[in-house]
Amino acid sequence: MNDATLKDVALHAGVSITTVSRVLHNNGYASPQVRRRVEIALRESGYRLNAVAQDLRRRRTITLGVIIHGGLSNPFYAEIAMGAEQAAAEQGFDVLLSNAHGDPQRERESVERLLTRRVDGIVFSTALRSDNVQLALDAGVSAVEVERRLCDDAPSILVDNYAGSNEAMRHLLDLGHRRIAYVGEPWLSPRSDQGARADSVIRQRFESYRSSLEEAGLAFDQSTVVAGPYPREQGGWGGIETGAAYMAQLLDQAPDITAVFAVSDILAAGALQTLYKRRIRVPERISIVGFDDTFAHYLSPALTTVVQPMFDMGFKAASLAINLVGKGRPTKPPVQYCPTKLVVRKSTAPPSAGKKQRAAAVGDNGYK
Amino acid sequence: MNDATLKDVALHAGVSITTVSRVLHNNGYASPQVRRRVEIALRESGYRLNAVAQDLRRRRTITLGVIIHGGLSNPFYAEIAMGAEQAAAEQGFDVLLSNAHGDPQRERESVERLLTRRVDGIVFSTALRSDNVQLALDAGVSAVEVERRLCDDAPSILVDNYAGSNEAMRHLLDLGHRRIAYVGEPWLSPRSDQGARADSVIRQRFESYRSSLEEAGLAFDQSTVVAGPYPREQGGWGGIETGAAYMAQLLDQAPDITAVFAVSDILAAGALQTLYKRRIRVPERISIVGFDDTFAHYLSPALTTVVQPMFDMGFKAASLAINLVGKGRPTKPPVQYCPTKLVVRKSTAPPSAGKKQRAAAVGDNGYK
DNA sequence: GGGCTCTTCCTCAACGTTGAAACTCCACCG
DNA sequence: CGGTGGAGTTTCAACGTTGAGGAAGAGCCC
Repeated sequence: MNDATLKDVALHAGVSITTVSRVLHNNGYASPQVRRRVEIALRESGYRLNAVAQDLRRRRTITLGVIIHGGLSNPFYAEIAMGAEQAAAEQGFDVLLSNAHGDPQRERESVERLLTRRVDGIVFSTALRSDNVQLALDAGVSAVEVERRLCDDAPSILVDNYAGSNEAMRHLLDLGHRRIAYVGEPWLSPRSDQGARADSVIRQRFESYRSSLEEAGLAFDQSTVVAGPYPREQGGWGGIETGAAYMAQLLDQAPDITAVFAVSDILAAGALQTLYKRRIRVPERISIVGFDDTFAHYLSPALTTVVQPMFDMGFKAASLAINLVGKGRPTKPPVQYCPTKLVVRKSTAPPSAGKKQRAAAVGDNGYK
Repeated sequence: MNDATLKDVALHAGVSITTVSRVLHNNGYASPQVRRRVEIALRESGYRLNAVAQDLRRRRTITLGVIIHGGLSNPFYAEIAMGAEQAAAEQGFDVLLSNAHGDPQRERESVERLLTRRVDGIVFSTALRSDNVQLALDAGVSAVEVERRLCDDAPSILVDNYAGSNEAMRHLLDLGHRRIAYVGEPWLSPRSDQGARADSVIRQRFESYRSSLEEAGLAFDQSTVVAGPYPREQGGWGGIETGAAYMAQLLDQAPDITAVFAVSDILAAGALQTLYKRRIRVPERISIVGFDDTFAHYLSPALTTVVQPMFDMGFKAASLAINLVGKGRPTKPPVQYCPTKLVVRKSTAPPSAGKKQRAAAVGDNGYK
């Protein structure tokens, strides 16, 4: 607890506090001799700058708040937070992390705490209520939303779910699939705040599925679609059990499908489990595409999926928030779409590829 | 930017600053009328406490630093951070997050930054060098290590890898397996800082594998063991490709094995991929147990694995750090072992269970 | 040598909060 | 009627840093 202050150092070096400060920050005049004396005194006293005092005086903490949505079951938010931390660190910002636990009320408390700490900006990943974002903006700190657009006054970093789904579907169509099932989530859940995937995000993926079929001149068939609402016994959530149950249902009601488009890796993983249990080979008999690229790489077979650049999104959001510090509320808050990318692995192939699996291994990231 | 201060509120209410402060914190005297007047003034001015000024004055930020090891490829560290955040939040602490990117030098910078911010404590998850921990202790802040014990002067939250591995092995042995392979990582990597699993942690798991065999009266057979050093072409790291390659190697050199104990879920996932490719059924032909329980639940078949209570560990570490704030360097720093738990899912069964898979589904967490 | 510019350093007043100490009422008591 | 004891409130000096403004001294020109 040897908290040497500037005063101590100044006394030690026989100069004034200001001089020490100037030597520290390398601005203003200081003769070589004085500079040396001060530097020695700094070292000897084990001085460490006190950012708290500095922040108070400068009326500016160099700190970014990051509010994550939940982060427990899904690496999604953690990854965004990592990206934000990275961007912040590169710009010399520290990161205050707060978890909203998927609860708007707790999100509000998080915002309040961060404002009390006088952060310069806040990254919402993912915002639960727009007035929480407003609260931050009203307090004069910059705020950026990630993944979901809730508040019209804040810039957003979004994903082009439409293009991403379309790419996945085109991949399957190009391989020759004609009966492609959709494994989704309901987008009008009773509690729209419970899962990050609710509302617009999933809706876009579904719309894209539908229109991709139309583009290819294929009829939309309701029997190839399974998408909540989830039975309570399955946790009422789009978890892996749901994916497994959906796949079983699909095999019953549309046994002629040759491919499945799942709106998340978790659902895809569930589907894979059902297929494994029933000894139906992927991709020889059925191809599967997922969405997110969280753990797709680890599945058997390695899952072809649509990569969401979560890290980049967090990175961009933090960069933007930092850029906007002190600029006031942007008149026309920018909305930035992050590109998705299809990563083809081992779970997709032409239909009925037969015994010799001619894998559609373009840009394969799987094992060799 | 309506930063109303105590002074503004005091002016507004026609009282002194101190009175406002007292009303705010509910200590000291204040007549009902004054109290009401102040409360109204507080509301009308939109006053928000300034934690920076408070921290300076009190010489105590209510903030905990959390340094994570890497967090990118492995949800391990993210989960620890989440646990720490939770504990901190429950005690009214804020969390400053910093990423060491697996680099001791950057870890040091993280510590310096946190100390400059005058955090009250630091959680190392996972510490890379003991002198970084020392640095924190020397500055008078409490420091706790998670997963690895590096610094003798700091308390540690560890995992009983020995017991965990033993439980996994006993599970396989109880099922009747006699030829059990080991898929591991080298514990004396040239750069011991590159993977969190290096050194003691993995060594303990291996020793436990070996002694478990002995306990069961089985001979240790070198041909059933694959464990680095990793070929450079596989990234030089215990990733999924490594697991896949090891499994292929095992099938060659010890084709009679009926079970595999992998020291991480990632390696187990790689093994599963190889088995899937070769159409070898799990668990009918070969059983697999993993370690960590990060994404084991999502694999096909759902992986039986040893749960590491990462969240709890983060939670305990943060609680301990907060408890130790201001207590100085503990004379006998506590070392706490967190219990692991075997979760039996779908990847283990008695050897040659035959066509009807009689799953050893005790306490199954897999899908129904 | 007086005025001028430069360099080099110091003084002082903040930043917003807190707690000890002091001050003002006012009631009550001897 | 002076003194005592609170209750209720204010004053003041910190906490450690910064930046504006000013002062002292040196060198230079006319």
